[in-house]
Amino acid sequence: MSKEKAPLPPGSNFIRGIIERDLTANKYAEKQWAGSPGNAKHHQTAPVDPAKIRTRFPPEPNGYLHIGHAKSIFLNFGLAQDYHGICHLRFDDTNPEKESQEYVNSITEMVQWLGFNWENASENNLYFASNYFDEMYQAAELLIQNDYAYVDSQTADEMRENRGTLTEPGKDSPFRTRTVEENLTLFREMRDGKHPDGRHILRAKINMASPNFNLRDPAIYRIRRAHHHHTGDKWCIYPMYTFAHPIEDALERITHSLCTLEFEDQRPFYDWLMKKLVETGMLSQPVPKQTEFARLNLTYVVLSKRKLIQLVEEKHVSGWDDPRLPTLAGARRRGYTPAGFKLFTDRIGVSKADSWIEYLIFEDCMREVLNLDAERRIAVLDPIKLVIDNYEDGHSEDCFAPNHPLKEELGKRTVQLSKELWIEREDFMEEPAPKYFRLFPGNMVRLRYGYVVECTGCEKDADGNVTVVHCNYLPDTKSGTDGANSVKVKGNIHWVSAAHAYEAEVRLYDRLFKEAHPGEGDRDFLQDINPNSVQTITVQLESSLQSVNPGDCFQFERHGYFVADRIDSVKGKPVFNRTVTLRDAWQK
RNA sequence: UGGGGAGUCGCCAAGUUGGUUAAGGCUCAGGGUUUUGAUCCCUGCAUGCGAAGGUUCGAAUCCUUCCUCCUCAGCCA
Repeated sequence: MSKEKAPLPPGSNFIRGIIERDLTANKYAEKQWAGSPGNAKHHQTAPVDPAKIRTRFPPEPNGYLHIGHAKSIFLNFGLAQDYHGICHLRFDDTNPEKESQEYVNSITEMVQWLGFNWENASENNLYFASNYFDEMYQAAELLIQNDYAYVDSQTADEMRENRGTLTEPGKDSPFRTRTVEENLTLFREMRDGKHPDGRHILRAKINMASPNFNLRDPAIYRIRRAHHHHTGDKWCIYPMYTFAHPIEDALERITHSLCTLEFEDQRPFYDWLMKKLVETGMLSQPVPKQTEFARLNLTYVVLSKRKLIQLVEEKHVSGWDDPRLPTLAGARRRGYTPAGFKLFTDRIGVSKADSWIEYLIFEDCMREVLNLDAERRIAVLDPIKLVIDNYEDGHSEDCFAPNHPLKEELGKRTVQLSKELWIEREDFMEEPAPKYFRLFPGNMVRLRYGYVVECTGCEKDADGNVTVVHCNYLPDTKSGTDGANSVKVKGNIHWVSAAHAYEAEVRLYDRLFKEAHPGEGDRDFLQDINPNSVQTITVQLESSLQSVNPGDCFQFERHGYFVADRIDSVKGKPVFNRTVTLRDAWQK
């Protein structure tokens, strides 16, 4: 009927393309899965894997997760969900010197916070690379036995010298021709602690003249006497990422191993290893395939581990969960939500092109979800007194404010109106700017959910600063009454009754960096830090805010979204963090 | 200057076995609704797909050459 093209599937991208092609080709139709990771023999008699695809999120537990990881988390877990697959959470803990349980804990907590889990009725897909050290060791011996690996005894410096350069091939190590027996003996001695750290190293035997450095006999096992947070002191040799990661994927029967672009050059080795281990019978087809995508870059934000550590250690921020940091721990404290992250990752897509996402896209995603979720409350952030001169002294009355304009079912709450109110300083101008339609002498505005008032003037101190604004109210114009619309006004300002409001602390956060690309060129990124990235103020809040729980999010009307800080709030005295402002066409 | 990648509207990003007017989102501009200058709604926004040639009835999609950017020489991941 329609001449229109069929709508494209939402979020179409090259990775989905690959998965869909693999699925229609029935590539995994006979892939077996024994319910737990293992080698070919382990899966040999198992039933066909009920998971159509398997992906994995493989963080190294050596730091805190940040927004960039969120992209990967939503990609891997999201793809698994969409294609009836399963996503594993796997800690890539092959370097004990940098890793610790503390990081493991924070990472699992954040992945769960984003809404993902790795357990279902029959499986718990939380894995550790260190659980596969036995298999990795066996794989290394298999390689040696087939003359695909050898023990090199050059020093690190010698290895570097002999690796060649971009334009010159490397030179074979003098130890490259050791016999299988010699290599096996030496490697076992390495395992048994007979050699000091760094004395020998196991290398894959591929091609020292390859134009790809990763194929110039890459190191795959090194001696390191280090206590491992999981395996303790069982091992004094540890596998390198290059070697370990493909094996981890294969043992877990991962179908699509997604990683960032910098691992692209590693793929030939990944495939080489798979081929050799299938050849030796340790693994069986189908083996996992690595696919690379571009990592996230966000303007006004740094995501490099090194820079984040520096910001924390040099105390430019309060800690790993500082609300100004792009860490997930910081984001949660800031009031950014999992739904917002989901929207964000959907919106930016995934491709192989290096790109910089504008920070406002991220903020906008948060606004979009918060607009739907957050109840409205009233806060006067920069208070100035407004006195309704014709209102009865000492009297007060109920006004009814909807908790959410888009969700009537959330009901209304009462707020008290009285003669003396707090309003925003910026809602009054003695000399109004062009197109300003708030309070100025002679102008009428509505006190939101209350009456229309007419401004009559103001008082000023000796320096000319406005101290009190005066007005009269129009008694028949109360919101919710028949006369509410008898007077049409353009301005609508919020307020709290001075007698009923309470004083509180609010933190106004702004971007941590003032430059779109911190540290661009030769600049030190620390020089680009925004000196006004946080401002702590004392405000007047409606009383209902006093009893909220840490972590609760609200829209403070006409200001933005705020969250009760999960750390610094105390019972009956929440501290609020500004998550993001409302859009403001007037300020432009 | 060896290898591996990428270049489609200000920012992302579909589309690449060649086939009519190059999706969509965000930004932006203009208009409407509105008791948040918010939200929401409507309209507009690439004769052009890094550049130049070529093949073809027809090219973002194929070929050639060139340009720009990213990435690789850890016993890190």
